[in-house]
Amino acid sequence: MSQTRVEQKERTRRAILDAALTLSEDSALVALSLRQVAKQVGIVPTAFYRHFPSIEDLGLALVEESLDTLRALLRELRRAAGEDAATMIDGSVTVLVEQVRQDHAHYGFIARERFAGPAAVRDAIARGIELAERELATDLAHLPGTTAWTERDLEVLSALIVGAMVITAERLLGTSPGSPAEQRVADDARTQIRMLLVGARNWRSRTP
Amino acid sequence: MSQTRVEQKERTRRAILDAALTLSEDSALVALSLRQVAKQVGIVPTAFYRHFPSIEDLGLALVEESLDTLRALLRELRRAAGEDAATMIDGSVTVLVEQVRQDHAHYGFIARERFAGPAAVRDAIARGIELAERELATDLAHLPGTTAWTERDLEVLSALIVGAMVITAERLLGTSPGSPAEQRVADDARTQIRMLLVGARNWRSRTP
DNA sequence: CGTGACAGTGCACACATGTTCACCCACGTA
DNA sequence: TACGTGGGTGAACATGTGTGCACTGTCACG
Repeated sequence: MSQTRVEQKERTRRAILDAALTLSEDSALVALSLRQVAKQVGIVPTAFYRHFPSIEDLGLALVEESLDTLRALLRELRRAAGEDAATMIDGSVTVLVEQVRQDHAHYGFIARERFAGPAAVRDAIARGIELAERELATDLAHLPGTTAWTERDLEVLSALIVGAMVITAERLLGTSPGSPAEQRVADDARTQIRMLLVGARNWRSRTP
Repeated sequence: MSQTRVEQKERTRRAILDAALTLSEDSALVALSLRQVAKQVGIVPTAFYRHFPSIEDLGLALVEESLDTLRALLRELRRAAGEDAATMIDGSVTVLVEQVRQDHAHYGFIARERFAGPAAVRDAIARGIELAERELATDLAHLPGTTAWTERDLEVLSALIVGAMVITAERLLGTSPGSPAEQRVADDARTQIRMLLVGARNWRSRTP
């Protein structure tokens, strides 16, 4: 039990992160005061500094955490992927829906801070999305039927798909988990991806 | 010259709106203080109340204004539209780029407040986007080649296209007007829309 | 057993904020 | 020319904010 001390610190840190997530649920990070968070956690304001230098760093930590979750989602996506593009991307919608459902607060936080947050936070989110696009592009390149594609066209298609995913996630955030509305958004997303795939299959890159 | 009094009031109102737009450029509306705005405009804090009941109402007015601009964009889009879907949507990307370029601050504001803003503001933006989707859907229904389409599929396609437009606008906000980056985003958007159209042309709705 | 590290406390300060109120004084009207 | 409407003023308030400082108690290690 020589871990008790550091365990306790980690527990408070988690409590701070969770409190920030809860409190910023219907507002923005920038409107979050250090004192509110401290009160919610049950510590005195100054104790906050034992864990984070400022609210902005709190936000950054929160984003890193969210992006790890997102990264996990994408790994899960790739693990469940087969050779068939249709079932691969189709199934990934299911994964997305599940992830957003169970980490509602995290994804809500990302959506909110994507443009309204501090510069560091915005950059971190943008990098995460770009990374997803690049990874998808390389995955698409390995699929049959894309051999004649320009590299640029592959990137553009990836951006289109990831963009549709982002918008789907944002739509999901407006629905309550398990509701018919959620189901409808998911179905629509699947239809959209299928439309995209039909377009991709019939696409011929112009020779650059 | 019997208009001077009301003219002056309108001028101050504009100054307040512009100041709010400028000040919230790298932050969020919720982080905007009435006193900051007043100082920027050059009036005393209490004079603010002569024009708006609260900062939230200021934000709402700002969104209405932005949505009017957006509405104008869409009207322009439809005016320039021919029978050919390709040139219609292709050209609309050009219009979008121009609009975002010249009203950078307004669209930045919309992007920021879309999820981070007060509930009333968020709703107003969401309604604007939904309206755009519905209008596009009815326009698409009038185009040749979509006669066999389900109404639902038309809506889903519209949402996909408008979504791509939203994401394109967001990307444009990250580029400086007239830069090569802006050009690249615009080109990519056009490629994306073309891919979407290829998909749409080869799409057959399942009979419901 | 003793001791140092350190998460958490309590107080203090200097500001910034929203909102109120009574007060101007210039403009448009009568 | 006289008057009242109304945009703008300035002081005042209660409250909330970030942050510095000296402190305390307890856990883990030499």
